[in-house]
Parts: sequence; C-alpha cells; structure tokens
Amino acid sequence: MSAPAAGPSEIPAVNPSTPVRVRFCPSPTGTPHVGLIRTALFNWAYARHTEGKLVFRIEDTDAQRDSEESYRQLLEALRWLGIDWDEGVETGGPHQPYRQSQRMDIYADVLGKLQSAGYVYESFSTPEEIEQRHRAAGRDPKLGYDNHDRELTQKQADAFRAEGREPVLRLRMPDDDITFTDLVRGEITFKAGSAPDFVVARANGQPLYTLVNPVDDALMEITHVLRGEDLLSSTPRQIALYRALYAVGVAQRMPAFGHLPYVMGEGNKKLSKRDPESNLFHHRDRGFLPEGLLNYLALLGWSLSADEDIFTVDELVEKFDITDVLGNPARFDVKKAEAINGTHVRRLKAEDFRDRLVPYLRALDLVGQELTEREAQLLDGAAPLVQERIALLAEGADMMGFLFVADEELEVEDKAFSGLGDQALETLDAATAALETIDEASWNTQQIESALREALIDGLGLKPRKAFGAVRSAVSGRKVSPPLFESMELLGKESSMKRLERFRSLAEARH
RNA sequence: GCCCCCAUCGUCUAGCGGCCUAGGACACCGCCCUUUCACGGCGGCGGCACGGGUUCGAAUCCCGUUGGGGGUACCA
Repeated sequence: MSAPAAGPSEIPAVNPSTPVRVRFCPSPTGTPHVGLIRTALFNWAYARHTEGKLVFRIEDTDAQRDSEESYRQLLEALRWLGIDWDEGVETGGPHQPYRQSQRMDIYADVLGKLQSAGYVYESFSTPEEIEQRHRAAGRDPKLGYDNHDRELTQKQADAFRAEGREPVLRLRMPDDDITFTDLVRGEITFKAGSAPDFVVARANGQPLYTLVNPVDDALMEITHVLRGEDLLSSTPRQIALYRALYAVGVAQRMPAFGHLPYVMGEGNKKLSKRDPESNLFHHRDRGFLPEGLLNYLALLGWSLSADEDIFTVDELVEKFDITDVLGNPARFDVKKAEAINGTHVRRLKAEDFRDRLVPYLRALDLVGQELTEREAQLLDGAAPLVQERIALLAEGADMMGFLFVADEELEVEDKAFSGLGDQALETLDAATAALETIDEASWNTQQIESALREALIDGLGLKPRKAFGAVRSAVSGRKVSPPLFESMELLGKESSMKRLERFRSLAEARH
C-alpha cells in the first residue's frame, strides 16, 4: 500500500468575524533588534486595534543559542516601549507555559499523533547520502532532500536501526501547489515540489522550530501570523504541517499570514545585528523617547495618512491595519528617526520632559541617585531652555551639563577659544565690569542682558555674535549652549563671575 | 541552479484607471527670525526602473526584461 498522503488541502480558515489572536514569538538570542521590535509593534497595534489578544511566547528550543540574558532584555524592551501582552511569559494564561523549552512533552505528544497518522515519517538518509544520490542522477548536489525515505518499508527501517542509525522525522509535503493570501502581499503560490519533505524533529527526538512554531500557534489558537519576510518561504511548509495538525485534531483552523518587510541598513542589506543602529537599547541610550521611536518604527512600512508623519501611540492603534502595510523593504534612517523624536520631545509637558532627563544626567555622572535641592532647581530652570533645541534626551543632558559642574572643574573645549576675535580679553573685561554692577538680588536674565548689551554692543560696538560668544565660552566652556543670559541667571552671579575670570586667564595663557 | 518577495524624489511614503503639470515628511540648498545652537516661517532641488500590452485614458491592471532582496539546515 502506498504511504499516507499529506493532510487535507482544505481546512477551516480565519474569517473577518474571528476574534483576533496574534503573537510575538522571538527567540532569545542576542540583544533586541529594531526589526524585531517593529514586528512586535505591528502585532501589538493590530491586537489593540481589533480589540484582540496578543500572546507573547518565547521560542527557546535552541539551547546552543538562547540565553536568559537575552530573554530579560526582551522583557525590558517591551516594557520600556509600553508594548503589553494579554497572555504569555510572566503574565501566564490558558495555554501556558509560554516558553517552548517547557513544552517538550506537548511536542512529543503531537509528534506521536502525526507519526501514527502517517503525516510524518522516519528518514535515515544522511546529508552525504542525499548529495551522492543527486550526483549519481546527474542533478545538482545542492538540491536538498530528495524525499528518498518516503516509502521505506518496516524491514528497511529495521535494517537501518540494526546499523545503529537513528532517524529524523520529516513531514510529507503535498504534491500540489500551495497557495495562500498574504495579508500584506496578496495571493502567493508556491509551486509543487519546490519544498522537499522537511525535518520536524532531530534523531534524538528534539523538536525543531519547523514543528514547534506552527504547533504552538495552533494550540494557542493564533488567528493571524504577522512576522518577518524572512519567514515567507517557510510558509508552504507550515501550511502543510497545519493541514496535518488539523487532521490529527491539534489545529482548529488555518491562520492568516502576513509577512512584514525587512528593515534595511546602509546599502541594500538587512540591518545587521552587528550594526549598532539595529540595537534597540542603543537608541534608548542616546535618548529616544518610546513614543518617538515607536512612531518612527511604525513608519517603516506603514503610514498614518498622506501628509502626517507624527502621531501618538493611540492614533497608531486607532488607524493601524495590517492590510495597509507595504511589502517593500524600508531603510532605517537615523536622521529621520531623530527628527521625529525631536518633535515628540517638543510635545512633552515641561515637567515630563524634565523628569525624563534625569536618567541621562545620571548616565553622564552629572547628578547622583537623588537630586539635591540645587540640582533640582538647576534642572527645572534648564529643562525648558533645552527642550526646543534637541532631538535626543542625551543631547539635552549634555547641553546643560555645564550647570552641574564646579566652576574650577568646568571643561573648556578648545573650540570655545576660537573665533573670539582680537578683542576677546577686552570683551571679557568689559563684561566682567558691567556684570559686577548688578547686585545679587537683581541678578536675572533681563538685568544681565541689558548690562551686557550696554557694555559690549553699545560700548565696544561689537557684533552680538562675538560679544556674547566670548561670555558664552567662559560660562559654558563651549561655543553652543542654552540661551546665555538665562543660563547665567541659573548659575548665579558668583559662579558666573568666577567662570569669566577663569576663562580670561585661560584665554590669556593661550595667547 | 530552483523557489519566493520587492520596485514612486537621496531616504520613508501618499497614490488603489481620469482629482497627478505625482502630494507630504526627513535630508540637502537659499532666505527670514535670532545672544550661540536649535525651534519656527517662507522658498528651492529632486521621483513613477525599462519594454510591451489592456483601455477613450495608466504611477495605478496584465506580461516580460532588468535590478535588488530572501529562502533552499538535524538555526529561528
């Protein structure tokens, strides 16, 4: 008798009234990649948009590559971004456990059903033998598995075992074309025979991704499989497996598939894990806001409307539909990401912005774990000054850094001395003299500005750029700073005067 | 080799047969504002890969070519 056929080619599908259940199922290998996060975001947005459920599952079936550290980073990443899930690791749910490494007995059971129903068969061929057969038949040796063991008799199998060989388990692929309608790409047909019978479990019984991913999707009743384009070509195999799973009562229906385009890096290649720009935490450390990064990531393959690039997470959820996602790969453009983040920075409430700056000030060692009263006062005053001139929080912390260091420890950059003109010392002296006349009590932005203007612009006839530039260099140690007069008010008279004096002698020494 | 995907300004995109002399954003270049840098405002540069069809009419539909990408594992 001939071997059992593949599973039924028609099984129940998802329809528009099926409650949506999507999943995010990364392997905990390495640090979170922005492409992976974009996948998480789209799944999440789709779940929220449709009022469905998001399942967060961990695919850690490869002990060689998986790490606990990476798992923790995944959690940290999603939490930082505010991507929450309804079922999954940490939160639990009706289909737990959600780590595949804890579901091995389930896979063994499913494998048993598949095997006794004949959808999966034992294959003893080694890669070398497969290649040899191709060569002998005059075919390209790189062709892949040739379905040679499909019709193995019990006797032959016993003979292999007697030699001490252990078989892998392969799924029988159907002999017809496989067609499905991709949610982002439309109808896709894979020609019959373009994918050979594939391995679902190693000889030692360990199940592979090819088995475990569809099995869990079936068991967890996933309705929409939204994942990266890299998995597009494995879809026919999964569909074949699904049909078998349906036949043995493990799957209820065929999910819908949607393959998201790649996130590209420089040139025409996928953003590599090696590239720092691919690392989510790299962007966080530079001072991206979750709302800014999410906004930008959503723009990679999707758009809110014809003329608006800036939106909130709520707007994304309201408008997002997987069928609006584009199929073409998108390049990750840091410049644009920063510009969008800058817009979100400007949209922040003053107190919110101020609070978000704190960790970045700490990272630069400008403040301690707890802010002192003085530090809090400086931050309150400086935050509004930098909010509209930066795109990244780390920039903001850096720009106001000069306020938080002792006068004698202020680092004066080389560039701060350049372009001051011949009258630099004279300018500094005039500024000092003018500022000296302001008493502590009236040391404020207005007084400082008028004193300086009178002495330097009117008195010395200097251009504002040169005049204030010298003072700016003295006070901040840089050519670029938050608005000068406001900064000096925050710093206070004593500190401002000291810096003027110190800078004057540094400048004189360089002369 | 075989299979599959993709193709609008430099980049991300709007466009789903006539609203297109192709719109927006980022980047870039001017100008304005201005105490630096930004922000903001105004203006500019710049694109439907190519060739066939279909149609009264194509960026939009079909086919082909070219170009890019991915897969072809006892990884995920």
